[in-house]
Amino acid sequence: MALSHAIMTALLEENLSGYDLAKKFDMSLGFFWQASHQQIYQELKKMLERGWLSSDTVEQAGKPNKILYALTGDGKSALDDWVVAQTKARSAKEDLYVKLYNIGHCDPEPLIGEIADRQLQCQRQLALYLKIKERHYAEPETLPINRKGIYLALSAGIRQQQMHIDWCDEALELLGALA
Amino acid sequence: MALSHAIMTALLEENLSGYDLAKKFDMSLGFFWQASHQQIYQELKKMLERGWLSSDTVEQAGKPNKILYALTGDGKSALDDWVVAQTKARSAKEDLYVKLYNIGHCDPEPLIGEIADRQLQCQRQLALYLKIKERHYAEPETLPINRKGIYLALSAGIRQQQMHIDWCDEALELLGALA
DNA sequence: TAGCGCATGTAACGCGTTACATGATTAC
DNA sequence: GTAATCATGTAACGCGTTACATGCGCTA
Repeated sequence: MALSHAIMTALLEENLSGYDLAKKFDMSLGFFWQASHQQIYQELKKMLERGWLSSDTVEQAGKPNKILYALTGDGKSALDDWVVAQTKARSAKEDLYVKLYNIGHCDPEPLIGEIADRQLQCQRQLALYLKIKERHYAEPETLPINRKGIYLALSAGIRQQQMHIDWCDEALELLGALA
Repeated sequence: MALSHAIMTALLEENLSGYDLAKKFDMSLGFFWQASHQQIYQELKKMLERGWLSSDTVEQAGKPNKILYALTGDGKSALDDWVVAQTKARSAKEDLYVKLYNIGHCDPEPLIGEIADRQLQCQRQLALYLKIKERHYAEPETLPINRKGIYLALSAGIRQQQMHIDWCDEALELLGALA
């Protein structure tokens, strides 16, 4: 598992509150790992108990107090251990592929519609990724090592979306949606 | 969720035991949806209670008895409803991408090794998929509709592996593993 | 005054993994 | 004898989602 590790990764560069983390998991990091605020708050509680994080309440004028979390030495070691350990890839669990096995046994139209929708979503996401790439990662070879890592995650996202868009084309054509 | 739906999909064509299902989830269907035998047995229990399946104990000579499960009318309706309903795509949750964000903060070598391993695994899986494609799905346009669906799932698998292999190439090159 | 952004949580439930558990037959 | 295959399960725990819950300040 890795939500705790994703949180620690986010805390490497700056201390953040649960709320900040939730926002971060809605973008950037969240492109590759989603988490709701509920899950984040619960995980933070556990991580405090384990001693991976320390917390510090900050009073704010005109806003609710916030609790800033920071990575401890124990947390950093746990994170390093995890990065270095091999983790096995888990299978995708894509509903859509299972649904395809059913296409001969029920009305194919809604499924075709779902594929078309997916393609649109992917195109939107791809456009976003490409914009980020252009602005911040135009020349990957010249980046420092840590930003190379982030670039590679982004590149994987781009390839993923691109691949899925192409597959949707093939599917829609084969299923006669373009006829 | 969809394990129950994946099970019903497998039962569309033939009645199977928990053991048979577990084997099926190790190949074909399992390329896109993995499940352990423990999970399958528990799910079967729930599905019987819900009335989506019926069961029938079969005595066998020289082997343990087996319990064959069959899809009921209620089960088929539930399956149809699910296929037709839009389900939202969930994000990938790939550890590797999160690890990449850490690459500037710890020893990159093990991570590079993991990427190389992943690439090998993908190549093996791709070879398997291509063999299946060649043998059973060489001419997708001529297939009946239900086999077109299965072909498309396979095609997605092929594209996925291919994409990941290409990405690993890029990653290994950028991280200087080929130098 | 209605809604959004900031900020934090609890509770219940279901999915998924790991470990534990049994017992017969067949092939080496 | 020892391992693999066939065949079925239980128990405990952890991850993830959904629903529920509160309360302040700012803006339209």
